[in-house]
Amino acid sequence: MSVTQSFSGKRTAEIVGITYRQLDYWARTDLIKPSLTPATGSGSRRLYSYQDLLELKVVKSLLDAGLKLEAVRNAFGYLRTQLGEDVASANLVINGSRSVLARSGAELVDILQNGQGVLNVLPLAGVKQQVDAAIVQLYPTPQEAPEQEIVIEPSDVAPLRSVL
Amino acid sequence: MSVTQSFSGKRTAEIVGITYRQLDYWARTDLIKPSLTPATGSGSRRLYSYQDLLELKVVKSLLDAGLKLEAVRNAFGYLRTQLGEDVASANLVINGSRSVLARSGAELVDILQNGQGVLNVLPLAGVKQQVDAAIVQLYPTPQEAPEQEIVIEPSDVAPLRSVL
DNA sequence: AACGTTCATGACATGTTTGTAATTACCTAG
DNA sequence: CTAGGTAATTACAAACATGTCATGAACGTT
Repeated sequence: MSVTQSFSGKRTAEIVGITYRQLDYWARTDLIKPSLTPATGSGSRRLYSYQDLLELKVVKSLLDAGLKLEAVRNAFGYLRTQLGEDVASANLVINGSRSVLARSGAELVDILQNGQGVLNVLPLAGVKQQVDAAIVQLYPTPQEAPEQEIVIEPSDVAPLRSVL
Repeated sequence: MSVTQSFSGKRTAEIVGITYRQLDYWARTDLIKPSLTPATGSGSRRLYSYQDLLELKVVKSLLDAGLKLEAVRNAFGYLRTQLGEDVASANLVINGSRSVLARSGAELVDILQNGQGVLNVLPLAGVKQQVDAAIVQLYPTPQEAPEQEIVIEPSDVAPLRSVL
């Protein structure tokens, strides 16, 4: 019944491409906590969901782009309030402290022209793609395959389930 | 003959909207040094050009957007290698460590779709606009007016001279 | 030429994010 | 049930960007 794949802290870090220390720090400071199993004291183990991986990868991407962790925090706080939408191949657009999802290029250009200052744009499609690729490469079909959803749709617009 | 307006360190900081400490730090660490008169020891005075103001404002904008100073440094290093173009109402696009200038919305969308990860977009038109506004507001026509180029073209696409 | 103001500089303090290393708890195998 | 390995915790260190403060040099004015 548990369709959800679970990932340990270490694996999560490897898949997402961050250090364990970062994963740990982010969990402690409430940026992204493991949604399956939180840490319960020394020696306990965190368990991350596939969803978590995607979010973490978004964070990682933003960091790579030179964003300050604080800015990422703001973006996520704001973004979490509008989850649940259909985010197919949407683009995450961060305008200072606000975040929006732009679905088409047109919408994006529109946002750009009306917005003041800098806009940070992240195509979400690529995020899923990268996470999936990392999973199969690092952990090729664990021990369960016929039921899981670890399959990757190469380049086409794979719809991210419940957002993000 | 000197058509170029000059700005002291303090004024520069005020106009651009940064602290003097930042201006100082950036100058010392070679991010943006005063192109008119560099510091020559204690008691000397830095003199910034209008060009400098624009660049500084770009930095400020990027910082406000949550970019790390290091990322800004990269962007500028790369950007400086392609100055001298016609940058009318272009958009500065930072793709990780690379920077490009997108002239139209179409070009922008194109860059977006081909680029991996996050893109940081900054419409340059707004930058000039803001700097000019700050100048007139803080220092309404110093004591020389008939010759200087402190005039502002309100909202239209004012072409930034030699880029940026 | 003296003086007060301005400004570059240097020393120091701070917060944030991460690395490293040591410690401790959990889990599975024997 | 015990041993070992793995992973989470904790404590410490370090880098970066900036604020604060004190110092002294240069500028402009009288």
